[in-house]
Amino acid sequence: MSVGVRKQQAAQTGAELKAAGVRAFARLGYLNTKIIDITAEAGRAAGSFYTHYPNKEALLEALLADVLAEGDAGAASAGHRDDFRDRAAVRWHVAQYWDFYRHHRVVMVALQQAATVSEPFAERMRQMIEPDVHHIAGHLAKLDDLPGDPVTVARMVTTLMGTFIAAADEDESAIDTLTDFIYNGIGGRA
Amino acid sequence: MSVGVRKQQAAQTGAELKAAGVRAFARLGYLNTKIIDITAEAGRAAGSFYTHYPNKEALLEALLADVLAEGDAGAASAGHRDDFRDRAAVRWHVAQYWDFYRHHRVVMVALQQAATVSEPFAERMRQMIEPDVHHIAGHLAKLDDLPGDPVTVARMVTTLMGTFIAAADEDESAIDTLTDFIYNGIGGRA
DNA sequence: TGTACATCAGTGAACGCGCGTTCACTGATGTAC
DNA sequence: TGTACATCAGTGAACGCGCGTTCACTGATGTAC
Repeated sequence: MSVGVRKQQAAQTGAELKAAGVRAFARLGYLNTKIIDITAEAGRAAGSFYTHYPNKEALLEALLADVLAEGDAGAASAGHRDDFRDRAAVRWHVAQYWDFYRHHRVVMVALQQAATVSEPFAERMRQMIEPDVHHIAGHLAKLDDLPGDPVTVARMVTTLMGTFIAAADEDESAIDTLTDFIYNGIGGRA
Repeated sequence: MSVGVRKQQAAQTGAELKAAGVRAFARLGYLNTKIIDITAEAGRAAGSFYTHYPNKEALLEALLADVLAEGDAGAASAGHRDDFRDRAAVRWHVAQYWDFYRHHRVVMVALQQAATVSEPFAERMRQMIEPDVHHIAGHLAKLDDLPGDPVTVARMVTTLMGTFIAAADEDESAIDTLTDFIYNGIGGRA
């Protein structure tokens, strides 16, 4: 076994297909992307795809696994304040979301598209968002002047962050606008 | 010409196909709905569809036209207050949105799905939302303590209303939670 | 009011395109001795 | 170190399914005289 050149190259092709998938999704949208779009983008033959993934959904799953793995790595990052009466604590959470969505934008949008068409992916998406909702709800529960039930408000906050960030362009000043809006919205400025 | 029974029946079948389309979209989602799903729902043969619409997109356009026609009818409805320092004015706008989305939920969601896959529909959707954004921005511009540029904040408000209402269930108490969140968010509680 | 012909909504089987997926083949890597 | 055989990633043409769309046909409505 001479270092396993074969396995190595196969793994690399698999990774190249993932990268090509991301580029194709970015260009055409997940739902409009055909298998040949991905293989062409990777400079490979159509049939090659199936050596690595049984179908397009599996490629998206693989990309999602990468995203989550990376997310876990940075999860315990410093700076986490949990008193939402402190604007800085709110801003920190908004910025986290912002960075995550910016970084994984294409895969997140692809997941959203897959979810509109496939119940399993819709379920997958809910499972990804739910922990965040409850994390935020936990912080909110400590506030006095909340406009409603903590979980409902948390859902509003994550919804707002998710869709607004997806639609916004690179302009980072939106982080502060979002922060202020949310900070006021949850009654921080009492 | 004996009252034009033929034209009348044709028009009715066209309308029945629209209604069947809405039911099919609600059940399967717009993107997953096939032409036969619609004709079967209407109790008609597959080929019949093409007597009335050239394709599924045209049916959605027709449904959209109905929605907009109805919307224009109720547009000048009473109760419109435009001073957003007044919570009631904000609540009125939220309730308007709520009613509109509730009433046309299926078509709105279908449009959203169509937009993820087709640039023309994406453009159509932007055109539908843009007047609302500027309407809201106009009200916001009169406030002092806005968290950012009026149009940006207006976009946040409409985004939040649109996606949150689409996801929420029938529970109307969400109107007040949304209202409070937005009212605080835009700095109303100064 | 009646007859003969024209038009048209609706039918459902058939057609054909697009694309996902398979498969026989190739050439390179791995293994056995 | 060399030879013979096995395995496997990758190729690209071919296959076949699903579904949108067409079309010859039917029966009912409309028109002309």
